[in-house]
Amino acid sequence: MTVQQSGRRERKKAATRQKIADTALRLFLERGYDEVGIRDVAAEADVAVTTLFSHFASKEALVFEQDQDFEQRLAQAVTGRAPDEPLIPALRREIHALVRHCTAEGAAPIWRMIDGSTALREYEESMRLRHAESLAAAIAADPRLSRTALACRTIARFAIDAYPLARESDEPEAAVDEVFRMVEAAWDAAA
Amino acid sequence: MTVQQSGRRERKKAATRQKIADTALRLFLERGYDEVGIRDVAAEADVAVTTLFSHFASKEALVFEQDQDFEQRLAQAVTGRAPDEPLIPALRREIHALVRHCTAEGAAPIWRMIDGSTALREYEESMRLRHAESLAAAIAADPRLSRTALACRTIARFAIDAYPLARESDEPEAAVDEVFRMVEAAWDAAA
DNA sequence: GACCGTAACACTAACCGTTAGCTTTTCCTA
DNA sequence: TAGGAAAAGCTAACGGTTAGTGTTACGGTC
Repeated sequence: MTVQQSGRRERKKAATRQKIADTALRLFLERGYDEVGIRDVAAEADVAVTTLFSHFASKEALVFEQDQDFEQRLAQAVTGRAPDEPLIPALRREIHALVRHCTAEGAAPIWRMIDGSTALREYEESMRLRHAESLAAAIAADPRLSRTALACRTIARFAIDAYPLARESDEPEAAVDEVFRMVEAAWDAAA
Repeated sequence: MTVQQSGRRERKKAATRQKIADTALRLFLERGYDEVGIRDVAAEADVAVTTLFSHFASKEALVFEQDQDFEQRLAQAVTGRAPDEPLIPALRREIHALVRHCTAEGAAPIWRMIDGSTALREYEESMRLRHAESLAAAIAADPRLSRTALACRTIARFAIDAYPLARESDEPEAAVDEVFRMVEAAWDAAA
């Protein structure tokens, strides 16, 4: 009974959040990330600076909106895979999907912007660290896999590493496969 | 032509740099990293804020003074190893030494401070990314190792990953060995 | 020994991301 | 429809960082 479906408040909140994110991305692409200030974004989105920061924890977070989606999808790839599917192929499939998503048509300008800003590159890296840690937790929680906690953390890091390595490669799809042959060998060695 | 070591100017510069670093570390440990401002450090070291920033690129850099040493030692471990020594054991030896250095007596308060600050943890992570890239370059430049450029970058990342994984482990030395069994398997798989 | 170029340092004043403190608006629910 | 809470707003600051502009002290040269 307590669950409210109509939720105008939630819709408005989501709309505000989306408007801020869209405005920010547009301005960043138009004028460059470093040339656009938080106050510019807030003014253009017609919200207060404090409102902006109640929706996004930092300026960089405006760019990596899908952050939490990625994190959940990775954990889901482990916990939600078919009962008989081994870990590594499931992870490879998910990383493949992520890489495809980021190398799709239209995403190029965004990644050019990210590569051009030290702050954004560092933020992305620390984001991946969080992803690796939640992935490690998901792997460690799987009763089918008998490995040490350290091995789980290690393989999580290795798998996440595949993502930037592939993105910076000439042939991202082939790169994922090449890196994952190494990941799989590492996982087998931890048995 | 010849490198002047005795130059009074260089000695004074080095002394200023050292005084700033020592003062900063002392204040950080006394009062906590977040509780000490750049202006505090500059005042206590008796230099101008701009002088501090001409020696250190950021507040975090004050803590990671040995940054470039680490980077050089890693590359050196590859390029300077015995002619018949394989890559992985040489890397393992160096990572062992680094881990021992960071878990030594007296280093504990510094690492407690680092673990307590998000800014410092993120800085350390981006530092490691730089280390991994220069290590990858050193590996790729070795004519004895016939691997793809991607495999070199991959194994460099994997090896660097061992360092934080070990530091956060209960038994750092054993952790290095465990992770490196996986690293070695990955490297063999890339042949 | 006087001279000049330059590296190191200093000072002011800001810029920019971020936050605290507090008020106003919106809208759920009882 | 009133009460209360979530969301948004405003002001003012804090702290890291940099630009602009001198000033000093050293090193090589004549």
